[in-house]
Amino acid sequence: MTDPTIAPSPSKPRPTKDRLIFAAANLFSERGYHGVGLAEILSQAQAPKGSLYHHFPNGKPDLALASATWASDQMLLLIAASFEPADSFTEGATTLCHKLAKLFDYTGKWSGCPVSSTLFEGPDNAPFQRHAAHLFEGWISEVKYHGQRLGFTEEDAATTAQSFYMLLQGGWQLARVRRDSDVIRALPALLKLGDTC
Amino acid sequence: MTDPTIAPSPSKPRPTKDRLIFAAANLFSERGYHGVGLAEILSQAQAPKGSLYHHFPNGKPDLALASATWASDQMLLLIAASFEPADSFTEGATTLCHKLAKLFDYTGKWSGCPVSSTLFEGPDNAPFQRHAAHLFEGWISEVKYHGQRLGFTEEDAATTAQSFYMLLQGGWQLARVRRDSDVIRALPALLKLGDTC
Amino acid sequence: MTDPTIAPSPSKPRPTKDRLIFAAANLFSERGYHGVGLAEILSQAQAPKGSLYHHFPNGKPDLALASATWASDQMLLLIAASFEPADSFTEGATTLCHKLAKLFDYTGKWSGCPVSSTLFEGPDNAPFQRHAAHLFEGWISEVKYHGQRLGFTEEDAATTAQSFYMLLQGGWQLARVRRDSDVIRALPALLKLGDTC
Amino acid sequence: MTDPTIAPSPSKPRPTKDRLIFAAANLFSERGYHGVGLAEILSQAQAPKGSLYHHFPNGKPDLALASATWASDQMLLLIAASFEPADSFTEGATTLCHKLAKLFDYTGKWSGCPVSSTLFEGPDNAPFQRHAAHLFEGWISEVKYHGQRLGFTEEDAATTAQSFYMLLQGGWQLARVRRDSDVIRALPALLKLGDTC
DNA sequence: AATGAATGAGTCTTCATTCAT
DNA sequence: CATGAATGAAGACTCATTCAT
Repeated sequence: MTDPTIAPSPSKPRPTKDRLIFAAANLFSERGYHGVGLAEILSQAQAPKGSLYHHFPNGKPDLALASATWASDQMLLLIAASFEPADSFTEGATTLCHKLAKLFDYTGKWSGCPVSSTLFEGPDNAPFQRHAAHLFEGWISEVKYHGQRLGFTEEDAATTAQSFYMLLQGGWQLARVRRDSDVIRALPALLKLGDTC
Repeated sequence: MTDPTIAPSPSKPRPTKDRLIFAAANLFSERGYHGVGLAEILSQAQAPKGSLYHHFPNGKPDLALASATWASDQMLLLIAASFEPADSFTEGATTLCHKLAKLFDYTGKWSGCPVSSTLFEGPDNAPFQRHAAHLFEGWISEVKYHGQRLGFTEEDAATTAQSFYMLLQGGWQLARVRRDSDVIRALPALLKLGDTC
Repeated sequence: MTDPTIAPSPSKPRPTKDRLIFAAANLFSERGYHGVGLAEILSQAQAPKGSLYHHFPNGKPDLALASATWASDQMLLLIAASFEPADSFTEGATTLCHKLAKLFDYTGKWSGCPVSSTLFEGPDNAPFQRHAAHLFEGWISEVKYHGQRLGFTEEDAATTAQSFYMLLQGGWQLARVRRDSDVIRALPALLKLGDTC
Repeated sequence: MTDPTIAPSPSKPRPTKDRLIFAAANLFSERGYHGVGLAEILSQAQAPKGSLYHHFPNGKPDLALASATWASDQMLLLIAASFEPADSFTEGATTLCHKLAKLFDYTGKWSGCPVSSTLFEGPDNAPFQRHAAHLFEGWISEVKYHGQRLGFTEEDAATTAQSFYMLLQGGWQLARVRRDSDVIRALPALLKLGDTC
């Protein structure tokens, strides 16, 4: 999951803070909050040892929150990019799933959902769990917004968005465990949609 | 998730190995493989430090594998107990979801899926991922078996079982993040079932 | 350094105690007293875990003393076998060095002197050091005995035996570090011998 | 074996790294690589636990390599200090042996050769053995250099240096086991020297 | 005479963090 | 703003030994 929003340019290399967030997001997705040490993040980000506490005064938890937020924003962009050009909810969902599946195939990494990998097992449970909830509700309401835009009633849109979210999370996990991206491509067919969309 | 298969009796207390597995399964479910230290498992199991390597020569990974297997078996029992007395797939699924939801309400713990929490972020990736795949396929095929028994064709049973599995995993995660067991109770209604069941 | 004194026969396999001594002597020679764990000795000797304290009630130190003694006896046999058929001290010394060098070439193991490897770094210094002294004096006096038998005065024999012993130990160590058995073969030429022998 | 090269001054105390090397060299010499725990080294060096891996990222093996190198350098200084003012090889060798013998008498410690004690039984055999070989060849060539300077042909110098080295190692070991420094003082008389030196 | 389960002190190492510069 | 040396608590794991059988 590269970052299209921050364009690296020869004259102005991506700043240290962004490199830290990017490295942390990738590593936490693969092995979870406690599975990755700061040393590894620092080395992958090519950041000097002491610089972490400059950008993230509270240390690892701060970095985890920031990297989960960044990864969540990437997902929101992906959702928007998939549903905006679509003429029906099914089409949007299908595009999203195919993009996601391709990501697995290209990177070959089979990382987990960056938000849950990062925040579900953090040390200070309450703030992490609240932040994860906030981010996930953002995903669901983004999907719901497109559902309404594409003709669902608010209630149908809410139900469908949440249902799609759960299938996506469960499917992501099953794809990961099977190393098979087709699981994700098959998700839209499982949605129980009304006749209109 | 208590253990109905091993009945503690005054004359024969639960042996050390079982106490280790039980404690590990609970702690890993809550905070993940890397989030729990052996010291905590040992103290919760009231087991002496050195005894772990007697029962699990390969240490923490061995214990994680055993505890995930045990927790998976508990889930298989729960699936069987829910579907066996049922007259339709929907009824079985509903019972299962209600039992699961009650578990969250009673324990108040909001643990994650014991298998994914334990095995997804383990150190030795390949064996852990393979074992998780094996256990999850067991869940799916158990549900599929009941689907066929209750009238589905094999193909429909397979699709429905996998779909139900994904909704369950995604729903479990959403319930956890929202601290709301109703998310799970609402799952059966989201299944796209044929008319016959 | 196999054991010619204990002939293994199909009907009567080498007893556990001997297997333990043999395995310990080999392993201690290679990596020293503290460098080898009982688990490895037990497994190499194919001896059950608890049997060690039957044969060696004081545990590892007992086993170390026994294995050093056994290895020292092997060396005494080698000295005798080399000097007894010899017509001069030089001839005996040359035979001994060649046999020793061949041992390195055949086994390919480059172990250290079994006595010093085992006893110099033991835990309870005094008894270990005294035992090592006792064993080494045995080597020296065996060589001295053959020196006198082959024509040296007692004084010359004593000096030559001790000198040969030191060259042997120093040469063994240099051969080990260079992985070159010729160092040992060259030792006899370095002895400062009187004209008569 | 104190360190004459690093003069402790009130304004600038010997840095942590040097204290670690010094403590490790002493302890390894006495009880071997595996016979000394890091805890003891740390406490003797008055260094905090975590600082070891700051100075020696590879931990105990790194420290062992560094301490053996330092101890070897001390020996090279001792060789130079003994042979440089000498008018003959015998005189240099005698001075060296007497200095060494005094060291045993003064310290009362009967340590082993710091290089072989430290490196012969290390865990990662190959690098340790290669480093020991490198250090020992340094000793031998230093002696050989003085041999040539004092009139030996290159060949005689090489033979004598190696012979002296082996007597020194063997004598060191015998002195240690007998607790008798006179063994070392007697070494020069055992050298088989040509008439010229 | 022989065994293997059980033990807790000890091993080396990595951790996230703080500090002086 | 930025750095890398320094820290001690905690990490997983191995050790030689004891004990009941």
